[in-house]
Amino acid sequence: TGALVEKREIPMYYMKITAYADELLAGLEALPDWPERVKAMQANWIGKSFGVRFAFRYELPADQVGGSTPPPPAGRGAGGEGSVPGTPPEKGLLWVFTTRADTIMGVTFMAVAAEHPLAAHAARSNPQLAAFIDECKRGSVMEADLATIEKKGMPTGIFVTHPLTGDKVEVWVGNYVLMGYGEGAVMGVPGHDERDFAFAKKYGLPIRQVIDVNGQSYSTDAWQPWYADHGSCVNSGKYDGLDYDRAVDTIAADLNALGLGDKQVLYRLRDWGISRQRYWGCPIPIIHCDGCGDVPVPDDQLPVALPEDLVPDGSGNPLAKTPAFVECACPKCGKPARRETDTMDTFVDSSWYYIRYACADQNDAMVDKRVGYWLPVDQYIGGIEHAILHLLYSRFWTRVMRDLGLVGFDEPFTRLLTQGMVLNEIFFRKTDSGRIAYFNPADVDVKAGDDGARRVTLRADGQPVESGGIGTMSKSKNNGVDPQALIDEYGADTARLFMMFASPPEQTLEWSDSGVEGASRFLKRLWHFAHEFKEAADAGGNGQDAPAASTADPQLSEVRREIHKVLQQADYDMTRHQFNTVASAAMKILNALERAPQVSDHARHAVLAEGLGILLRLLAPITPHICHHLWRELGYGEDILTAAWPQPDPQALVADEVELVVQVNGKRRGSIRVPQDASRAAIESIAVADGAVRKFVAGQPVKKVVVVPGRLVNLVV
RNA sequence: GCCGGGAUGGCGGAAUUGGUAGACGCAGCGGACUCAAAAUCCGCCGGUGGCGACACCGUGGGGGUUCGAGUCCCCCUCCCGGCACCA
Repeated sequence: TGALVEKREIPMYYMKITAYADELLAGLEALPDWPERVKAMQANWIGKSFGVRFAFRYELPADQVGGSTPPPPAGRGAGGEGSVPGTPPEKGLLWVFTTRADTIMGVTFMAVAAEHPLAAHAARSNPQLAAFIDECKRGSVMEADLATIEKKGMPTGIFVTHPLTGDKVEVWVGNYVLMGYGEGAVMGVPGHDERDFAFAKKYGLPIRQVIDVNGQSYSTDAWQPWYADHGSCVNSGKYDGLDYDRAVDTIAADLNALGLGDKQVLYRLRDWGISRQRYWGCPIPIIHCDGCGDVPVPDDQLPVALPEDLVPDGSGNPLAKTPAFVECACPKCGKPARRETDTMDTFVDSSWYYIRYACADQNDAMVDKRVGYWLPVDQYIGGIEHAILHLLYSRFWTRVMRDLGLVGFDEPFTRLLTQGMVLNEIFFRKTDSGRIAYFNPADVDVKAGDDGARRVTLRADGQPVESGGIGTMSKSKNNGVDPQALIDEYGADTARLFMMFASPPEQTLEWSDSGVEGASRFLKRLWHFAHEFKEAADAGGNGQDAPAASTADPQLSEVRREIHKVLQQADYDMTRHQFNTVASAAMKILNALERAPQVSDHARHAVLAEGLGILLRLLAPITPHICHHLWRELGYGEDILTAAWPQPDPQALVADEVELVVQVNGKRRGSIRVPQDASRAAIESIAVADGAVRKFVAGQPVKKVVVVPGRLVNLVV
């Protein structure tokens, strides 16, 4: 994996996921059975953008190059060169990336990240700037925080030369510029970028309009959203009049001719830092030797085992404080050396555990041939919170294993179902020491007090607890629900039915156990109905043959039609994983069977036997225990798992007459019954003749008639 | 802030492609059975007006497209998930 893991700066190890950015993006198209929302999130996360990478020249006068501080290391792709005192003035290139090269003539300042070499350089002779840079570096690196912080900046006193105008432009340090994206430097075009506009207003920098959109009038007083739209160049010299595409092409060509840049594709995706300063996780198998450098732990010493006798004290990485773990011999020279104490992000393990499942007993290799039989995973199910990170890392990891010849497929998960989160109320108390203690909802009583206000107390001591609102069930908030309580009281099948019936799995759900009674009631009804049916039946008569098509009783035919209609819908719902309506279909079928007319003959028996057989098979995936038992007890077969999935009988679905809703001007005004094969003209005349309808037509001429076969007639007057 | 998703009766939810809004269930109300209760069974159950027939309103808010919008388009509000060291 040497080519795939890269060590950067001092403590971080990275996976080079960016090397697969394009393939990971393109691969989404080969996943038709993944939810669109997950693919959209991944595509945006990878964030492929087309733009221009180009450079501003700068020369640093010798008097700005001072001190004995060693030059900063060049950042990734950054053009800043180290200073060498005593040589002629510094020459360097400040590289930037932009998706809006058409606005290049509107550049009025430059902004670099606090970590940028140019910032470090300027800070050496400017303590105020050094303090600002420190402040920026201390701030959060989380994107969500960066996006909401106040945009601040400070000038460096360094000027760079605009490659096309030759103008001098001052370089600022901005707390909103990310070193990890692009070049760690951006061009400031306040005329057409909202963030730059605010920055320029705040620090009194010039704002220039260089894009015109349909001749709208431009003012530097306030930002207008259209300022960021594509348009045509103005106030841009030779580029005036060019539209976005032509301006970008021309400007990129000009920069290229100057040797100062060209078009470039950039990804938002960053490499994956896997170092963690934690005890749990896989140790990174590297030994640091003063003489030999960083040496991989030899195969015969793997795996590096975590010590099992240390007690974390809550500060720092406990491994680093365990000499028995750290101190070791260099595998190359045998001299004393230090073992790496960083462990891997747990996402590393979760990226391939499912592959290892196929050959968990394989002790001589990572995987073996059995992987080819079992993988890729046909149906993966996981929470929507994994839409990006886990699922993207797994797709990356699979490709790495493929390129190493370990697996023969690109994508780990063929079909994906992402559950919505289950939410529950959070209860807590602040302890004397100021920490927060969370209490499980099962241990809390919620009652209405005498004044009607809600009173929440801990059952153990009767004292109040506070509510922290509704949130995702989590270990840290202790607001999960153990289904065991439901299982103890109602049985596992009732617990399953209740949960499947509550909502479709992809949807967010606020937990409540009200309604579990209904699930229990339904299963009892099913049980009793099945046993009554069995007792009434002649011994040994319960086949699952379809009833004779000539079911004479029209009421029985209606029952059968209802059952097959419900089955048709449930069959579709099953394919789209809408299990709550499959459960509902089972209830509808039982309702229909209970309503079946009490005519005691073979036809009735056949309809009930068929309907019950359909019901049991529909319900078996949801409540396997009771369905398996009844299937066998009623003589349908030995094992419901081997039974075929029920199919609707097209014959049963045919009705002689259909009911059509009649609308006047789109409002429901009545309904009519027409023969199943009635012509459009016949339907129209029946509809117009309907009493309720006539009232609303009230003699007005009918301008238009819309007939939706099998559904409705709409008369437009 | 950015990306993705959501909002429908007292509650969970249904309505595949625009075509009867509220299926199915919970809770509630009324009734049967019972000495009584539980269990079970039957009926009612979006809002307003009306004795009623019925009418009008109604799918987070505002606008639009359409014969017809919960569904499509534009704008807005609130809620949930993710934002790279919780995993």
